Amino acid sequence: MAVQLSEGAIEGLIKGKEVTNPVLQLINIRKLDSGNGPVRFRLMMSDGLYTMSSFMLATPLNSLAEQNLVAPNCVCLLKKSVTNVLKDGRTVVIILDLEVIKPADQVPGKIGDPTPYVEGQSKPPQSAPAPAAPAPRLLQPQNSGSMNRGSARDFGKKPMTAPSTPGGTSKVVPIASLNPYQSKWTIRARVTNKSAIRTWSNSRGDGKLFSIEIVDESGEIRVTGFNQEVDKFYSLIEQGKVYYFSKGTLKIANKQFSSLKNDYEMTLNGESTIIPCDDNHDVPMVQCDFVSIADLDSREKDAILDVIGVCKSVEDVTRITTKNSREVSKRNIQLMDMSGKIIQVTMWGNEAETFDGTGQPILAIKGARLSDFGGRSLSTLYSSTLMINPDIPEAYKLRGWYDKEGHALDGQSMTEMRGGGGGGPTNWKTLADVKNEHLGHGDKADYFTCIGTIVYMRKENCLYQACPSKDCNKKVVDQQNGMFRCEKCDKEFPDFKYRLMLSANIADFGDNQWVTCFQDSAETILGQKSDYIGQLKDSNEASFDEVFQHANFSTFVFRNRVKLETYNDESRIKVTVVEAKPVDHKEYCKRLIMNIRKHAAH
DNA sequence: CCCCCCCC
Repeated sequence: MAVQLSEGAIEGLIKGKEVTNPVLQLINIRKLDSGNGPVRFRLMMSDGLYTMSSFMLATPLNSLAEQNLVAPNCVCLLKKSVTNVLKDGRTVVIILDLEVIKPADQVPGKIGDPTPYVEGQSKPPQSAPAPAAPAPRLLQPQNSGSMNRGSARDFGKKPMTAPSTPGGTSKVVPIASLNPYQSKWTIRARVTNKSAIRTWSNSRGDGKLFSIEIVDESGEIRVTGFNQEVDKFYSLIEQGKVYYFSKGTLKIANKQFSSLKNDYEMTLNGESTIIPCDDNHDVPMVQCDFVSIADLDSREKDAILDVIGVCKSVEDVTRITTKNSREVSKRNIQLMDMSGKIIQVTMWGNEAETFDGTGQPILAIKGARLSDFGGRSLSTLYSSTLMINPDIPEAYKLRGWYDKEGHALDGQSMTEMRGGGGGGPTNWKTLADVKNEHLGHGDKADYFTCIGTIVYMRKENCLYQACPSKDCNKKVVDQQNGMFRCEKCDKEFPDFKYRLMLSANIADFGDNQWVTCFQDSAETILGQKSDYIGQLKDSNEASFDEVFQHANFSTFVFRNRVKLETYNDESRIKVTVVEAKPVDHKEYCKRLIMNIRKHAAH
């Protein structure tokens, strides 16, 4: 089946013309370096006439690229994009929604015969010089983008109307369409949470700030105001009310501190305006993405998430003294939901003191922090929103269930109040999980444990000559005179010790991964000591090979460290084995059975 | 530009 590319579409996009649903072929895709935030991709696309490499895949579509759904050769329908001319004159097209209409594996070869289009030019080669086109405004929001894999956006099925705004400068756009590459916009949103004013003082300076969370039918975003903006806006903003927000600085959100479903957050700046909006009945109140209490044991520790449950029991308020010798009130409650599971929730300060659990109310919490205390427990944060008997369908459903049958259940607590056991739980992952969950992409390394089978080992360079002195494993330099020099010890030795640094490919049922094994784990895998392996290498190559043949296809439990490493613009995941140990089959089977039960329960 | 969020 032939697919027709939209010839001339790229020229149109560059000139800022409105191009209706162009069909383009992906030529290549490159991952851009990222900090904490979502990974961005730069795409080279072809319309059959030109190729242009300044296409950026914006979040949340980047997850599709991570899953290789957007792969070289595939043909895409560009459903929503924004063209921007950067300060340096380059044109960037930000892709906000696309659909793969022909997967890469169904495309026999190149469809078009594209002429290279040089990045950095803001116009096609043939056209006469013209001033850089202004970026077009966003088109109408698409609430039903087929590739939007973000959380369900159930609020408001109808497209948002675009009334003229108080300032009259720009169209009202949905929160979900905000991005750092567009500066002229207005959103209409309800304030669902408003913080107190906080001050800070550190090496970089001091100041004050506040933050709010705002929501519209397309999504939500956190907004922070500093210093002058605190004076300008803080008293104006009331929790629960709707405002027009115009202009602000968008930056990548640090997910560590927020449960909001937006990859960006906003900082108010000198250009920002916030104007009350009275006609606000169609703007949703809050947006929650409730996690079933039973599922909390499969979530990462420290995750910030939303829960809803019946307040089954309430403990008394206590006063505790923190490590910094501050005194604070604390109250534990037990929440149960329709999974029949119970979790302990700790609330603090004023919330703890004023909480009234009589009548076993429904409590919804947006943005609670998951702790591993007692297995699993929750704690509220300053930024958490607590809602008692909220006017939402989930609450009515829970109320009905609890009054009818739930009240008779004892329930099963996720929070074990005895002992605990140190060391923390093992972070079991499949190799596919490691990739899909972007382990190692954060600031610090991630650790995970997996079952893996050695499928390949690089014999070459698996041994190195190391300094013979105790605790110094530095590589020595062969002086070619029978002596070996260690730079670290600044000494020459008549001998060296062999140490292992083994590069191996391990596989589980779903994926494989290159890993690096140092001395101890490599010895475990090879089943021999490094000095013996070194001896074989020097004297008996057949036996040396045999060690590897024997070790190949053996299976171990690997504890690993994973971190994204960047070498000149090229980022890749590096996995280092911290420990390799034999499989405890009894324990392994127990865990498999547990997993089967967990999945069967859904 | 903050990012503190407590205790067992």
